[in-house]
Parts: sequence; C-alpha cells; structure tokens
Amino acid sequence: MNDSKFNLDGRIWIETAGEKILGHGRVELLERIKESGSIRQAALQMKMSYKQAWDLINHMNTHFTSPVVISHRGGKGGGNAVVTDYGLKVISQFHSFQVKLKAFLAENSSEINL
Amino acid sequence: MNDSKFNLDGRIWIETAGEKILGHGRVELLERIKESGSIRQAALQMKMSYKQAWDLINHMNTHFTSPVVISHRGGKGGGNAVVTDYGLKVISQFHSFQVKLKAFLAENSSEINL
DNA sequence: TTGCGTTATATAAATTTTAATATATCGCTT
DNA sequence: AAGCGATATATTAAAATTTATATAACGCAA
Repeated sequence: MNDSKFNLDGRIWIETAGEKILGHGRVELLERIKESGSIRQAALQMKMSYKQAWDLINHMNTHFTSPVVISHRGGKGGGNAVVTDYGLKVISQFHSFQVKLKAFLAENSSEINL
Repeated sequence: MNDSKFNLDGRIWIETAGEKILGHGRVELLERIKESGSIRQAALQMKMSYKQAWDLINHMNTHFTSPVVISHRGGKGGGNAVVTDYGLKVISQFHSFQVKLKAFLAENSSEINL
C-alpha cells in the first residue's frame, strides 16, 4: 500500500492496422445510442456535435468487421439508430478489458515511490 | 493466441492531484536531455520547439517532489541541463510500469474476438 | 400533402493548440 | 570586452481542431 501523492492512470483502445478504432468515448457513445435510440440524443448527452458523433460511428461502421450501429431516417419520430448485436459484443469485450486495466492501475499505483 | 486483425493498445501516465505529470513523451525528453546535456538538443531531436520542451520540464520540476532537471545558462558551451538523481529515479520507475503494460497489452490483445 | 424530427452532409466561423519569431540573460572563452 | 551558444520568456503567426450553421433527404403522422 502507498500514500504517495502520485498515482498511475491509463487508457486502452482497440486498433486495426495501427489506427485507433474504439476507445473510451466511442463506447460511451454506443451505450447512449443503445439507450436513447438516437444519434442526436446521444451526442447531446455527451455534449458533442451531431457531426462529431456521426463521424465516429461512420468510422467504426466502416472499420469493424460488421457495422456497430444501423440508422434510419424518416418515419416515426423522424428516424432512429440501433446498436447491432455485433456492436453489443464490441461494447462487452471492451468493458472486460477496462475492468482488467483498472486492476492493473490500482496494483501498480501502490508501487509508486517518488 | 489470436490472428484477429484487431489489437489492444494503451498508454499509462503518472498523475498528481488529477493532473498528468509524466508520460511517454516526457520520459523520452528526460532521456535525451540526459544523453545530450541540453534542452535545446533534446527538443531538436524530438522535433518539438524549445519552448514546448522547456514548458514540460518546468511543469515537472514544479509538480514533482524535487526537480527532475537542473539547467544553467551561460558558461562553457553557452549553458547546459542535467537530469537529477531524482529524475533518474522517475525515469526508472516509469520504465518498469511500461514493461508491465506491454505484457498486459500482449496478453489481452490475444483475447480479442471481433 | 404538409409538417415534424431525425439522419446525412457540406461549408463557414470560431476557438484552441501549436509553432515560429524575437529579445534578453548568463558566464565561459578568446 | 566582445562573441558564442544555450537558457529563459514573451509575443506573434500559423495551423489544426472544434463548433456552429445551413441544407437536403427521408418516411410516418395528422
């Protein structure tokens, strides 16, 4: 254990061909789309522009093996967006890595001696 | 083992009071100052401006328990900069965390199934 | 068939970051 | 004491990023 005023923090992400394809923020975006059924609402909740959210989703959809979000325009409510089963799998795997990272950081934080 | 086209990557850093104080880039900067004895040369090698390098060093010097770099102006060669013993300790501890992170990422990369 | 709310996309404006430039200080060297 | 090369610091310019705005497409509902 350790009462140092310093602590270790970190981030992980998934890459393909050296390019970041999924991190922290994108996962939260997917989760909010899953809850709200709307790209717009998810973007508002996260205080990002619709464009920014759309770009992130488009990037994921074109780089993962299958799309993570399917969207429709027009119709009841004006349109909607749905996280695919594949998208749910992506979220779930990222979460399990996050849990492990958290443990890693806690362990090592206590090793800091500066 | 895993031949997925996806891989896990990540970064770690040391914080104090929620503020990032040491990461990847700063460690490299310290190492290059240690080698060259010059902030300017270290900055040139890393293709950053002198100001940027100086700001980073100043931030570390004022946030760590002790300074990590001592610099002198004037004199032989125009001036110089030296990494302190404390600075060397900082580098060394960060490296040991980096090694562990690398192992963590390799282990978990092979778990990706997308 | 008009209106509504959302997706989709482009363009322009604003902001923030980053980089470049300039100037002063310092102490050894010649 | 004048010059050199590096540190130190402020100011300006440029670049990159972010945000805002505008427009069109879409399909259901009233």
